[in-house]
Amino acid sequence: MSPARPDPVAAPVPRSAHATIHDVARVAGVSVASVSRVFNGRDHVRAAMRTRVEEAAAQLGYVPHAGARSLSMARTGAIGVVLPDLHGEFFSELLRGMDREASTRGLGLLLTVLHDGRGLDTLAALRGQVDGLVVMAPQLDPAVVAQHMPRGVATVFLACAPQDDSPSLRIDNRAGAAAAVAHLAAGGAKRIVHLSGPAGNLDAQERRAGAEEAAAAAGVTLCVVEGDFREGSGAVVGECVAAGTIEADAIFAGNDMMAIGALMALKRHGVAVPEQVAVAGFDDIPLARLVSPALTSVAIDIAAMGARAVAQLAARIAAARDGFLEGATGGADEAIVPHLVVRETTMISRQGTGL
Amino acid sequence: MSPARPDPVAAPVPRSAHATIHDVARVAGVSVASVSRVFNGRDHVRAAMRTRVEEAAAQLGYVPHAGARSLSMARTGAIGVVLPDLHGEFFSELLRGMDREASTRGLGLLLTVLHDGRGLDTLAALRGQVDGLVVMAPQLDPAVVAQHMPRGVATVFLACAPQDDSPSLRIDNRAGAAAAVAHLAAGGAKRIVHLSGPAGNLDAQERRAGAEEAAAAAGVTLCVVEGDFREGSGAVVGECVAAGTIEADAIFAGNDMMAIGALMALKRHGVAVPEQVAVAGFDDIPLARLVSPALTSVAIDIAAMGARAVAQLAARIAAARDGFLEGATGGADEAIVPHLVVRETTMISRQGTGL
DNA sequence: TACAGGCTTGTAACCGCTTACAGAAACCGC
DNA sequence: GCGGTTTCTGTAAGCGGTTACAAGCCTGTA
Repeated sequence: MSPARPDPVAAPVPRSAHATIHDVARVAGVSVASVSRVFNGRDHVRAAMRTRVEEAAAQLGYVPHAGARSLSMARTGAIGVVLPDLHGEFFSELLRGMDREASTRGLGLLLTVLHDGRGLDTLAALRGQVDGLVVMAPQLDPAVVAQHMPRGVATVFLACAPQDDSPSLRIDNRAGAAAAVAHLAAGGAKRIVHLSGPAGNLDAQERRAGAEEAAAAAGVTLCVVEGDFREGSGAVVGECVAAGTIEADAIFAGNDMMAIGALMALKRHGVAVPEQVAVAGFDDIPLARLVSPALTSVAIDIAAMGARAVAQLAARIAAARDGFLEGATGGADEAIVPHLVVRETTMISRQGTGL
Repeated sequence: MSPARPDPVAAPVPRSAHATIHDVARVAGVSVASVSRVFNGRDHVRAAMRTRVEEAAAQLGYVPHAGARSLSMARTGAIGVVLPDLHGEFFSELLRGMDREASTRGLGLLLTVLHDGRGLDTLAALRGQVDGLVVMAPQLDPAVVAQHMPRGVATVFLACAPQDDSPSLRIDNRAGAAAAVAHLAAGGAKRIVHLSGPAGNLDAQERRAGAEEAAAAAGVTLCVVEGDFREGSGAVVGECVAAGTIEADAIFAGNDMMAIGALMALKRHGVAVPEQVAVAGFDDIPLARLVSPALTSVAIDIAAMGARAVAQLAARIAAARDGFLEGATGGADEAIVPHLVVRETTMISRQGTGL
């Protein structure tokens, strides 16, 4: 024998980068197929081999390469989340909910933000990088969005106009608005002014319709003023009500910022809330409970909505994988039903007036 | 000639799934290499071929497969963002900033949330799915984190204890807290209570240290109470101060949510802010200027911090690609210096008492 | 007309992993 | 000791791209 025996398997200097499955196979003295089997469980592998491979892998610090794996398995383990340029808590709550659901399924979230429609062209490039897509693009024309979508990638739409071949998840704005108006009416309001959002906005339209239905059902007067979802337009209506230009004993605003604008204006003019005029909003933003008097609002469980979207997408991905794909498994649209959170601005003590 | 000429290239029913580069090559009657060249620009390609390929691609609705591409190019175009289970605006602002920077560089953000340390093991699995990592894990032991990191993946740490071989980006909590306490003292406060974050949290520790230094320097009393960074613990301290259990003329909270909790409790009990008790927070969340009285706070440009982290990571990735890798290009640590935003909760009119 | 040399284009070898298939080994009862 | 199973294990062909290399096509010039 030669004095200095060279290792049969020449010490395979693990490149400072990363060991591959071949390195592990070589060190363990087995084939790559076996290494793969050990790492993926499932198949029949003898215990001796398993430990050999595991030791080699540990020694080399081997971690499978996710990209390569996803290429051969046609599964990435990630879902794309496409959102408008959102600020604040809505955004974080939505992502929190999505993550909650995704992480239990071992999925990652790949974020794509649409800045004013730019970024749409990056959508198609997501093919091969995600298993599916949750798309929220309320401000965009659904047709345009659909056109930019990579085909054959499962998709769920969030708070968008209904799509043809993909399920969508909506907020039941109608029910929420109806609940708010019914509550105001039950508290004794007779003349409600509804400060709506911009006419072109889908949410605004639905909230208005819900308010009108509930008002009719309760037999109270509802007058609609169009606002812009911002504090300023609430202030204007608040001024009018305070001045008597608009005669009303309750204001239902299409969102909380407008409600707060109105509330502040009423306070400035010495109008008692809720005794003289009750106020309610929509969204239940965190600020709603911090203003004083605290604002009654229609709350949406945003995190739950995000979670639901991911769950639905996961189901769709699974279905596609099992061959139920090609066409209309589609229409399983769902609506999230919001609930009313009653606070000081509608806690009326003038009993006996209402129902 | 035969009456019904069969297309030389038999109509290649494009599988409803997705066309590959081979399909395009076949339809265009060229090789895959040429298709690849057309799609990646760069190389010399004759105009005629370019249009042929482009037409075929359009006809088939071909989009390159990101996974396959990243495998052969060793570049994924995504960076992993590892964050603790965050709530609220901090989270969304941070992501907004990261996205701003990432999208200009054509990078995607792959989100991974660490729920109490679970999820750490998924980190290594990110190899091959991302080009680099931004890690924020202030509540975790740096050594443990390092152990779970995939080797050879560029990393930047955010608001963590300094790491050996990766640059980190910190908030200068000490300076920020010191500024707040100095301001309170200058306004006449003599007995300040500092409501700190959880003891295990690095940010909380540093803020506390800064507060103590400044208090000592200004010669005022500082009493520390441990909170949990949430509104509730602020409320508790607010109650105590209102009840006189804790004697104090100023509260400096380790973050804004606790400060707001305290503020609301004080208001409920009729304690005048800032006349009787001044209040200051940390973070300057958007809510801070909307509560009344508006909250004085230490502001961090969170979005900028996120953007900076991504920029730094991008630089590191580029360096690694160019071969400057292997070891200590590391230590380029940076600290973000926050600034004090003075609002109503510390605008004290009892002149003459203080400095 | 022949030939050097620059553009284009095609062939085929990867990137790192999974997996169908077939061959080897181990086990069984006779 | 032997054929028939059953249980491992290895070989090699993809997954869908990129790209080094070589071959083919032009062109201009001698």
